[in-house]
Amino acid sequence: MSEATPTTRDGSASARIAEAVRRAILSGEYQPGERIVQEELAERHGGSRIPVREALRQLESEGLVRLVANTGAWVQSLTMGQCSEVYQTRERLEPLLLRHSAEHLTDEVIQSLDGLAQRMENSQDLEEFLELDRQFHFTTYRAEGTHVLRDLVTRLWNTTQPYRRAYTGLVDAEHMRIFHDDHHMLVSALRDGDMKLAEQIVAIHIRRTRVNLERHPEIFPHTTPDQE
Amino acid sequence: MSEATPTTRDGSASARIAEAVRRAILSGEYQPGERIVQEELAERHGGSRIPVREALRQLESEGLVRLVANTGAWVQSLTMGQCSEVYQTRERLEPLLLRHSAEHLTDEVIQSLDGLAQRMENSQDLEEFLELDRQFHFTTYRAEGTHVLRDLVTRLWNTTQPYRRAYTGLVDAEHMRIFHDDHHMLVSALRDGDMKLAEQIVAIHIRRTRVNLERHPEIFPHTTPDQE
DNA sequence: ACAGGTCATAATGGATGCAATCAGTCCACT
DNA sequence: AGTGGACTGATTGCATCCATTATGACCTGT
Repeated sequence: MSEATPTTRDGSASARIAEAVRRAILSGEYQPGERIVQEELAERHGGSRIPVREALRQLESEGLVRLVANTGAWVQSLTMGQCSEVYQTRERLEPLLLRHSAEHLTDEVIQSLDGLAQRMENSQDLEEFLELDRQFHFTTYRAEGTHVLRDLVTRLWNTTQPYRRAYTGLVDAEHMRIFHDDHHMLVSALRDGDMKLAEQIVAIHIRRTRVNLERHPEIFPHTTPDQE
Repeated sequence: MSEATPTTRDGSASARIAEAVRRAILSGEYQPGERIVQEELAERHGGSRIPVREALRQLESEGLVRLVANTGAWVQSLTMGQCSEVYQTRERLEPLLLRHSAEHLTDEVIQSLDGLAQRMENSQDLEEFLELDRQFHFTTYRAEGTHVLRDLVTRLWNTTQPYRRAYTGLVDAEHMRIFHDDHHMLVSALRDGDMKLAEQIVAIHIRRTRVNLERHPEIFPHTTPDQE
């Protein structure tokens, strides 16, 4: 947005554009199903369409964008089934990632987790809430040297972010209470060094969210039957 | 062999080139750490560098290629730790994928699994063996409508293929016997409809392979310490 | 009025050409 | 002889231009 500087200096333009579009999708600025026009992006970033196209290819591989040859690009939209699949995948992977992170969860880190959980309870803004939630969980995923798994989990979060946003907007007080309790229980388990319990809590937390999501099919527009 | 590609269905040049390079990496024609020159690829496919660059971006996102700005592209090489990580991920995901595939595993499919397992035991050629192994497992991953998880697993297989090749080349007769037994046990469990057991077998099968891989650090050259 | 077909517009896909950057080599200097 | 720096060849990054394709409007015919 404020990146109007036409510097050819730092990293490549395609990387910058990919980053910008990714952020726009995650922030809700672009919504699932929305058309992405190459030239518009090129103009916005002060370049030609070449780096834009490379960025879109990359985002397609990340699952954030859908490309159709000779036709165009759209922000990827998921069916409820696909979204559920991602959550089932997360349910299996994030406990594993948490386990690998165990040794890096110092008292200091756990302290900041406590702070994040508190701020979430006080948060009134949807976007802030989503950001805090993400920060909270990824703070527990500190595994160093293991980039593969964390990058994978990051992508899974990214592709489902629009639906997490939509769902969070209409969750009731009771479920929100449970949501926060999960977080506090997770912090307690980590503080006690009970990783076995911590893994279970994460898995249940993700599963609970998935089940709740599946109760809101209205979040997933069934407009595009052919989704590849 | 035609089922192993997660690419889009369009026939654009960049998709074709990505497919070709992917296949070259999986077949061992390109080896980890090997330099990839854009112009060479462009010439080989009778085009310009533009689609080549898009293909490389895509392959980078898939974890098969490593790009460095203004410098070049290399076939991605993994450390033993990263490879192990992928196997741990597979150990969690493939049982889940298998479970989702249960309803599609008809008698006919199980019959073909039996055939594949047999052909593997008789196979003397390394490349054929690898291909049959891949076909065997992906034949069990028939989940329809669930493309997310299967594509993910496909990518995990792809990124570790070179090391699977290197390892398979120096496995002894005893381990090979166990390897085949796993396959036969899996077919039996599927034939009995005992999905719980089948999931366990797959998990153990993957774990066993990982542990064996970790006994062969010589497969992983430690030449590139800075791996992003 | 509706169905079918034709054409114009717009957006994408790709080729060529030029500027920027990196790697290796050679040379000067200590 | 070893070290540091400039130069050159090679390669990547990007912009401009042209070809191709899809989409939607318009028109014609029934």
